[in-house]
Amino acid sequence: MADQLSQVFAALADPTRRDIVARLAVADATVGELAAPYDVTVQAVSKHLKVLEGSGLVSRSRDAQRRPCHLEAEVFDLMTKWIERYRQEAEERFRRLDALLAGIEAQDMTTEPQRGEAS
Amino acid sequence: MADQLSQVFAALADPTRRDIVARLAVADATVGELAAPYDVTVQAVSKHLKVLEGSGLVSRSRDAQRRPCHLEAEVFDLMTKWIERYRQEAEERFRRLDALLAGIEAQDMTTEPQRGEAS
DNA sequence: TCTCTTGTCAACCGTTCGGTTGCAAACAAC
DNA sequence: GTTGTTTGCAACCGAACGGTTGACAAGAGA
Repeated sequence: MADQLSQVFAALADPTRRDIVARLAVADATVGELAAPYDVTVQAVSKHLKVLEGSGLVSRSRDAQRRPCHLEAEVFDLMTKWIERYRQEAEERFRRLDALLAGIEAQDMTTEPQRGEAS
Repeated sequence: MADQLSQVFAALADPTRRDIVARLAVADATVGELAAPYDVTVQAVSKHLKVLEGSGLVSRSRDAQRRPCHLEAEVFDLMTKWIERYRQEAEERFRRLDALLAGIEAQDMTTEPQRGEAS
């Protein structure tokens, strides 16, 4: 089985599953309730829920023959942590590049005439 | 073609592609450089890069026959915005539920003896 | 020129994915 | 009991995915 990060990203790569997550953020719901708005079979939605459950984004309890679905929002942290790490790394690098360019520009101004101007 | 959000999530659902993004956060690189650490063909990595490019996460320039890859970190915002929205919604709902339960508990304490204690 | 490097494109292969249908289990309600 | 509702499971189908091989284009350099 794939690592959880891969599973969470894969789970959210499908618009129907993102919509399910969006609705579960508002309130818990059963499979049938979740399936109602879409024009696919309940079984298809059940499969989507299994994917979401496998990723840890959704948990399910038991109420007679009903299986209420609940959003587990903590899993979001997994993604945001990964994203933030590399966003910061990229931004840090961008800042360094910026400083480097500023340095070169400053050096150019002292050692040679600017390009594109009267030469 | 799928919406960009789906494409970005799908792109990051693959460990190899996440690793490529991680390395591009440190420095731009060519296809060959990116492919070197993995034991897959250069063609496979080229395909991964096409997926990343399609999602907007990576852009490519031209240097003779080389194609340097550059990380476009702004696309991360798309994801974090989506995630934050529903995380907040879920947390808000959790707070309301918490308040509701606290209210019920307070009411119980004034109207009937606590369960599990001396009856 | 001829050669080597870098990268893409096209075709193919096996697996996974999102959907379907059909069937059965579990349970409520009559 | 029987009936109806909710859900899960297995099999199947077509499309997409991740990988391969092979051929080819574009440049650098002898």
